[in-house]
Amino acid sequence: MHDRRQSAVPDIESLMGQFHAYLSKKQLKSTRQRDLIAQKFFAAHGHISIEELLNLSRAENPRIGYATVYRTLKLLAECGLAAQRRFGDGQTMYETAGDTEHHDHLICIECQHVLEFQNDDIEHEQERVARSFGFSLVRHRLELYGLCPRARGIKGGWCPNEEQRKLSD
Amino acid sequence: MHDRRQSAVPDIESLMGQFHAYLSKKQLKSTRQRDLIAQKFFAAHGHISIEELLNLSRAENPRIGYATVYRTLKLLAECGLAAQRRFGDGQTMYETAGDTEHHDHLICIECQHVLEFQNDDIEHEQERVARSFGFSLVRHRLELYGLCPRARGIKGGWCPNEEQRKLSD
DNA sequence: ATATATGCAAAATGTTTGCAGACCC
DNA sequence: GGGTCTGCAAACATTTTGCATATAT
Repeated sequence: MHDRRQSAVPDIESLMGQFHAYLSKKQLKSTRQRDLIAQKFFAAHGHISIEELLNLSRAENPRIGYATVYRTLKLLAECGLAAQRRFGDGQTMYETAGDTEHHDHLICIECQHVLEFQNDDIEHEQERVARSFGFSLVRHRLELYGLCPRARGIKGGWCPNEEQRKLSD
Repeated sequence: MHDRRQSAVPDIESLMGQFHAYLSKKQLKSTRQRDLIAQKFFAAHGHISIEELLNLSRAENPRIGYATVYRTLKLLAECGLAAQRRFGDGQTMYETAGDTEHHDHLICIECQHVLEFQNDDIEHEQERVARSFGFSLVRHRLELYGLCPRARGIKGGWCPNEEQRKLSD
């Protein structure tokens, strides 16, 4: 198994580059707003809701509107840099996608934070299941919900919530 | 691996019983509308959207309103007999839940239909992943998206869409 | 009898769209 | 300069709520 906790931090410059490449290929324009929103999105490591993204963006440019965030996120999704996700029952979330390898999610139902992991055994088994039904597998989604060490009451237990903040900021 | 295609058909009587038990425990009332909606929901084997459920119910009682369907489904969710799910980007779906064993989903991205399966290897591996992060696993969600044999262009290929109709009706 | 449920319509959410003016190439 | 973008507000879609009437216990 492969723990991606430490690796992450995908190169924002490179992601912005991909975004700009897509825009110019489609003869669309780079604007202050799009850049700002994309930056904030990538900097959030891609687990973010429209509203959070709007607020982060407005911190730097208060005149940003909802529509622009929606439209920019749609562009990011079109070029494979963002993917819409709907965890649990909450709001629609977006995450970075398409960059490198696939990952699944491990979510603490107490502190709400999301960890990524990758496990080849599971991936292989998924292939086998699909094949056994005659399907060809295109993509999948796996989310594990549970309690992190701290939430389980382990003294000094590690909590992804805090851990992620340390890594992100 | 365990193919649940044939098994399913959870006993509708028993599910209705559980529902009624919950209602009376909570001093809520059994009504024609609630019973009708619950019946239709259980009979659909629990993969259904609000709108479909409304239409099925209206076929028998045209005066059923949206609100009643929403409210009934909320009750069913409260007592663990229904669970809200949001596959892909489509509509919010509801499914039966809490009855017996857990299952995952295999979804054809062409014909849109949903197959259930259960695979112990994957379940065990999920446990291991969670434990390796210090988590205790509470629940999970696994969805495989792919192409069914027919969608893949295999002549005479089996299509879950048709298959499920055969089994359900 | 009375507390709860229904059905309607209005309200609240979340997301998309149309348009006049602003901006990028 | 001309086509694209933005921000606003209005339009939509979906889900929830308030209320007068109907119904179950």
